[in-house]
Amino acid sequence: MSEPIPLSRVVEVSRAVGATRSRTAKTELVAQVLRETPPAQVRTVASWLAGALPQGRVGVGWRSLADLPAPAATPSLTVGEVDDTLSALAGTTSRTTRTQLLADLFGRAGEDEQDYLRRLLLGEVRQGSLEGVLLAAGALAADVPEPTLRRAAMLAGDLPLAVEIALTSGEEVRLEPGRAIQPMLAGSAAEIEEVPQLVAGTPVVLDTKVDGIRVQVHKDPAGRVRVYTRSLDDITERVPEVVEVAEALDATTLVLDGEAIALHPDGRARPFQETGARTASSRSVEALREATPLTTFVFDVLHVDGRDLLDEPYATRREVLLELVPESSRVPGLLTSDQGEARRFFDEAVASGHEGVVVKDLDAPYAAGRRGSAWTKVKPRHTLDLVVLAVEWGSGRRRGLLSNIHLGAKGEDGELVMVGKTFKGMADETLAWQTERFLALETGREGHVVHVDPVQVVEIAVDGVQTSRRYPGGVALRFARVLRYREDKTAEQADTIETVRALG
DNA sequence: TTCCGACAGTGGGGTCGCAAT
DNA sequence: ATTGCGACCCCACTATCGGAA
Repeated sequence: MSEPIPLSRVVEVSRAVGATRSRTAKTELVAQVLRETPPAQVRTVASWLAGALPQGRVGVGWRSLADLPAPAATPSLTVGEVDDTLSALAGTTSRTTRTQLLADLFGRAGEDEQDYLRRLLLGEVRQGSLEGVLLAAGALAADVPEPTLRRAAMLAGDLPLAVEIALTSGEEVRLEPGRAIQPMLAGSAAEIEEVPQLVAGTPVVLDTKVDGIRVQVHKDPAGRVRVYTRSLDDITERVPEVVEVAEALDATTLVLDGEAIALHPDGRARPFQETGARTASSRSVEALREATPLTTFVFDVLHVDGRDLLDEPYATRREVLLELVPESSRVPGLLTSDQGEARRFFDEAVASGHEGVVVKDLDAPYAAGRRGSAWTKVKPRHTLDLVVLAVEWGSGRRRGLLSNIHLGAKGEDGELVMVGKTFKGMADETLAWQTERFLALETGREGHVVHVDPVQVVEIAVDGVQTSRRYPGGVALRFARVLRYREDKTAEQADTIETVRALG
């Protein structure tokens, strides 16, 4: 039997990892712990080092951590004990039980350990190391090439598990219909005309970017269909329409990638909120289905009838897709090398209420979990001139800087109506400038919010707006980010709430 | 020597289920 | 019946490191 690992060892490593900025040094520190960890604990330790819990979220947020016992003078927790408590937390829905479990756990933790556990439970380890470093460290510790471990992680749908396998049995991880894999992601471009393949005149496929939720659909050898989200949650019971599409296909085993969305009867896209409400609910699905039916748009085939297609070029996977899936369940797409045709397809997709397009390289394999250039999303961008109403103090690397700005549009009677916040798009220089600027405009404080004289105009980019119960104008910005501060405009020249609403 | 891909961090909007009140 | 928390759906952008070019 190997010695149990004390929690303090993990805390110490986390501190050391956070103390250096060198990625190489972080990797070596993590690799060393992985090497010294007994096989039974590798998955847990690996998961923690990537800032996550092997159990997933366990029902503990900031509020549950507000009132905790004083730290223990002599800490005694082991990794195994903490892991058991996390499993117990995940296994109960009672808040009373949760509070008791947390009190017992934190009461046995030292001060540094309490701090670490708090950050781990909140998913905010902030040690400059998550899955990227764990991947490199796992490869180093197990002496396997990084691409090999990356692939195992994608096929297992779980990097810490892949690290455990690499360090123990070393067996090859394979695609198994029924087990979710990490989905392929897309990079982005501002305009169709900036996508490299289209600039070069290379043939590509443009797929309509549907504003729904990502679905990975499996049919296992027993004929059982399972549906997973982008984060690999099983939502099979919530989306019977998707299950039926898979069941109707002429294949014994399957892995499909696609999107599920609620459409209007005429085929136009419903707002994302409606698809979200429909797919978030597991109760009275039949009634929801009646009111808000889902349409399945398949756009890739990763496996069919025992044949893995992940390493095939997209051109080949697409041939299989066209053969296997009826047009009514395929995402509308266009194969072209012509910029003009691509632009027209993009414009039509947007006119149909969709988000935009995803441009796909015909030569690329399915590289799960990577935001390479093989897939590039393009969406229209709207801009608004809004007034800054207040600013919030930042955290982490933004501590001591005014960060998140509250945004207002001009109301009917000249008052300002808050429509959202943003912290995005600010370079360090901008953060420094706005901190000074808004402190000079300060009119009062409430907690971490600094209210300001509403005179500063800022140009904001958004994907669109959505209905809101939170904000007084009934609308909220979607994906707002700062483009630039406008020194040339006064608050009277800002956009109106009507202009904002018109983006919906 | 410069460039660029991958990553980590910093947070935004909404919706639902559920325990506690 | 309400309320507030927590999980999870959608997500953009900048700074930084270190290998590629």
